[in-house]
Amino acid sequence: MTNTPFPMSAPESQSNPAFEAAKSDVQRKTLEQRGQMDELMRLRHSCAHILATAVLRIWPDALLDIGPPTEEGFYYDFELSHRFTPEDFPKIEEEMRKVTKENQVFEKSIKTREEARAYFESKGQKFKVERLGDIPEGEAISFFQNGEFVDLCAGPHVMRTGNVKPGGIKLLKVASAYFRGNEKNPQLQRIYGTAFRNKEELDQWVTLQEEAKKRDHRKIGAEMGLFAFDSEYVGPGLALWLPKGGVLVEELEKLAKETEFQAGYVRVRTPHLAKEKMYTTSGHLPYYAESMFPPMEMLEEEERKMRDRLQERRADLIQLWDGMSHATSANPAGLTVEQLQHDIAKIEAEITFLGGRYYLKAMNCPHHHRIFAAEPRSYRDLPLRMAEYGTCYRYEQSGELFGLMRVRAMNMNDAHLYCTAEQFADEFRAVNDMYLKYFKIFGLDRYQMRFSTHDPARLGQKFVNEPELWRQTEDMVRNVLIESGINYVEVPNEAAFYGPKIDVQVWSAIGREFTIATNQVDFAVPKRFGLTYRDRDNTDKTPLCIHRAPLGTHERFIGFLIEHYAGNFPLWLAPEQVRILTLGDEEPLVTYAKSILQELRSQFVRVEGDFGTNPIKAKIADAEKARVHTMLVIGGRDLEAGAVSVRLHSKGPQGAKPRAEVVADIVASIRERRP
RNA sequence: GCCGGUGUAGCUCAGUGGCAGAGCAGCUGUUUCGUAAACAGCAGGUCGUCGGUUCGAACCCGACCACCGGCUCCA
Repeated sequence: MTNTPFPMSAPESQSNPAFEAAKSDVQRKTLEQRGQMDELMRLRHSCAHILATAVLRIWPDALLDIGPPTEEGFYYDFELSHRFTPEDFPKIEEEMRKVTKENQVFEKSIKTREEARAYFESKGQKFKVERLGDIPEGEAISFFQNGEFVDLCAGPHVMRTGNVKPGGIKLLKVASAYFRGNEKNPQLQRIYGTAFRNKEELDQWVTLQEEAKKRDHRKIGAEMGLFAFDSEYVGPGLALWLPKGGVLVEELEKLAKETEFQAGYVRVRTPHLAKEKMYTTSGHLPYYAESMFPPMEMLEEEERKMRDRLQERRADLIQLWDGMSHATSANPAGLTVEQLQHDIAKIEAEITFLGGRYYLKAMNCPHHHRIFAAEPRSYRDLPLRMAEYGTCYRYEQSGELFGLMRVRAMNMNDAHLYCTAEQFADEFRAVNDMYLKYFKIFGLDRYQMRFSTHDPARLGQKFVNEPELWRQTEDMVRNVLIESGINYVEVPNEAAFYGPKIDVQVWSAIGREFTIATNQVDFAVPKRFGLTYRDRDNTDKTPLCIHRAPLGTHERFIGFLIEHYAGNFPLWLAPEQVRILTLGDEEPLVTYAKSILQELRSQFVRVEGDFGTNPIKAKIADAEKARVHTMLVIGGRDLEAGAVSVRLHSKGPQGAKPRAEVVADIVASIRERRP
């Protein structure tokens, strides 16, 4: 590999507020960073204190955790035997308004660590005592007090509680959150609220939220008949694509197949399950087993007992082996290392012979690796770009399921690019260009790439011990990102164990953030499968593998698109592209309308006709509700002129145009995938 | 998985211990019309499931299931 010089300085990450907020609990902001909190954030931060003040007045034994501002507003976490419900909100809000009217000063003070600890211990505020430990030695321990309420807090705040306008505050919901976000810690009750400078701005925001709710993909999906869930017969998290949603799936797949064909990909097809050995070899078992559906057991009773005995024996031998890894002498059982290895291999062969366990695949890579292994490979075959719309199954925890965005069966726009180290940068750049192409087609301007890198201190533990490959691939990835001017942040220590990765985050129109695509470098798993190609020098080498899924999964991507477009898809994607509406059902009008329908359909336009007796107003209302992209209204005037009257969904009538012109325009718009 | 909430017709919802309801959608008629809803009739439900309390349960209690809001995890 040629060692091109790379910029040494870390790129300036273009920060995103949502992302920063999400990290805030993990990475402490410096005092300086906090000082830069803007006016609205300061206001919300103070509101969190006012909320805690009010809660303590009503429930004096509430234990406090933290109360930061967020992009949406603020929250405060409490531990309390009373369960908060929305019915408590008016009472709490009333008390908060009182606090603002008391116009208390937010007073800052500095305490020593011992004073602070003594103070919170005297109050029994155990979470606060723990939080004290987060503050690095040498950093000032500051407190803010308003009225009777004292909190460990770096600030900053507004000057007085009176700066918060009572009409600008609203409590939103009560939820739960683990202390420090760790599920092993106690669960606290979190009260979410929001605050604005005044009532008008708050009302505006509330209206916006109501609008956003209408864009929820679950709601629009049901309205438009795109998909359904049947948790009773099919199962939770298993989406059924209805005919209209099936159109979206087909169109996306067509787009991806065309794009990938032009980029030199080949397509493969693999089964939805594989034997246990696949996942012990790939390394996904046992670490990933919790996310996989439980295995299908194919053994008879007796065989299963035998397999269990063999597995026990194997575990014992492996334990012996581990115990003697540093010793040259024989173990207590009197076996040498060679004997042990031999015995283990023999048992594994017997277990494999028994077979018996199949797993639904949670990822496509192992199958693709076996396709790579199915034929001898030469360096001349590389790069080999193997694509598949593979269906994967992941047993997501029940609480994680969320409409189409989080499901248990998913179709991935997957591909694995096998290449040499020399080819890596070009391949990676091409993948990157593909992302940008898609962003353009879908008019995505709000996105961010998360570039996850390794921590050199944890090589051999969390990350495979290939320091040179890590360095090279990370440098190349970083370089491509900088060159392309893409909006990205670098996240240290979050790479996969087998290589650095990029996740593409997007924000749907209603502000939900999703990881839609992923792009991972893998220089470990091909080795585990013993994949090699014959190089120029006649030696066998292990290929690098790039795992990429620019459209992520159909499920999540379409869920995202529904919210992105609010169901108003561009013509090429629209499930029903054109509907022809006649004024009445009389001849020769209907014959004329049918001939237009036939012409469009012969050009593969998804067109329907509404030739019944309903009044035209009613037909239009139906079509608008169904979000039909283009309506062609046909009356006597159009028939005489050989014209059609065009109406576009949510854009209204566009006037009468010659039939041939309209047909040609529709066909061209679809072919060009106009936005 | 954890915490909290919810579950009544295809959809949106009313019904808080005494006969299961409305609007929209659907079906059948009538209506023949120029850009967001013509009229009438009909049909539609084991009130999430199972158990308990009660003379009597959609309603009260319990368990389970599913969904919703979060946490954790993630494409």
